[in-house]
Amino acid sequence: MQISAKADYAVRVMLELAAHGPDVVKSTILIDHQDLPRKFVETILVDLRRADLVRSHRGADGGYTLARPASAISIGQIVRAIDGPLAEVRGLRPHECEYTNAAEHLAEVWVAARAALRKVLDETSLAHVLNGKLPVHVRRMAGSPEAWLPR
Amino acid sequence: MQISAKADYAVRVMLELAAHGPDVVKSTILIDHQDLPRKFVETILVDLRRADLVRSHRGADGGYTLARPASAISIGQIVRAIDGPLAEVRGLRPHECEYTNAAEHLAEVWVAARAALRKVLDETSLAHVLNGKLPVHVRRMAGSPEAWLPR
DNA sequence: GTTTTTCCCTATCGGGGTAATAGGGATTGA
DNA sequence: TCAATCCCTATTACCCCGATAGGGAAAAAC
Repeated sequence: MQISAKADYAVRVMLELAAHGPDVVKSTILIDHQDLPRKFVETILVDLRRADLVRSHRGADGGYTLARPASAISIGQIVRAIDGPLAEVRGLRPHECEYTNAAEHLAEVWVAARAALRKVLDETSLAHVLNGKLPVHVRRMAGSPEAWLPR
Repeated sequence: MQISAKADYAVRVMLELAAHGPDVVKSTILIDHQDLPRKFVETILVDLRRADLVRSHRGADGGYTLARPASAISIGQIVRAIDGPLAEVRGLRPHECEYTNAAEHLAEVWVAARAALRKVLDETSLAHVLNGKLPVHVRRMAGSPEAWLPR
């Protein structure tokens, strides 16, 4: 799972948007609050608008709002909008992989890995992250001390 | 999760090795059985040896064997040896990410995602895949029909 | 209706990784 | 000594990533 800088920034910008409730927030505020590279994030915001995750408002007193309530936008949706599919194997979707001989059952492993990822990223919303109350099964995953150790 | 061609090939080559039991198998056999690009895979085999996942035997009648029993080598180990860490966020390990303000709890999500991945890839061995008997929790993940649908 | 603010578009940049091949050198068993 | 096999170093083409520059377009305020 390689979360690009772009996707990481996108999630953070949207969390900041969510924190400002229903208000229209200008990009400068979002960028400063999260300390991100201005010009780069500007292009990300355009991508997020094209993916219908945020709405833009031009002119003086313009800015951005979430396209839907924070509880209806998952982290997975944002990552997918920016980075593409959550899981790929040599450029293919896990379910498209075809294997023979000794590798016959390999696709099942990739599909299981993707399903495990989805269970975390698609079931965690901006609202969950914002107020720190993650879904129980996600909390349990991150709660184990060994989950924080490198391998 | 981006599994590179290199890592995919590596797993397949090692599955093929596992299928030949304790015998020394020459690269040609592995490559032909899985229909892979010869020269490319030759470099992968060197990487696998350096990672101490296979042992090489030179000279006529040379070839490769697994460095350990197939039940003691996980898919996760192979992927890590070739592609590096299972999960990274803008080049950092999930547990190294630091966030402020609205994003304070974001690291927990990334860590949970990594833990979910580990639970599949580190607990599935070459032997599991070879004989098609995946661990129960992995089987349950891949068993759900929706796990095979794109999103 | 002009001005100001803000979003928005296109182009560009260097660096680094990915997939793959070429060509031959080193090693070992027979 | 011979032949098979592994092993090493380069090199290729290509694309993506992170980031910046510079200005154009829209809309609200006055």
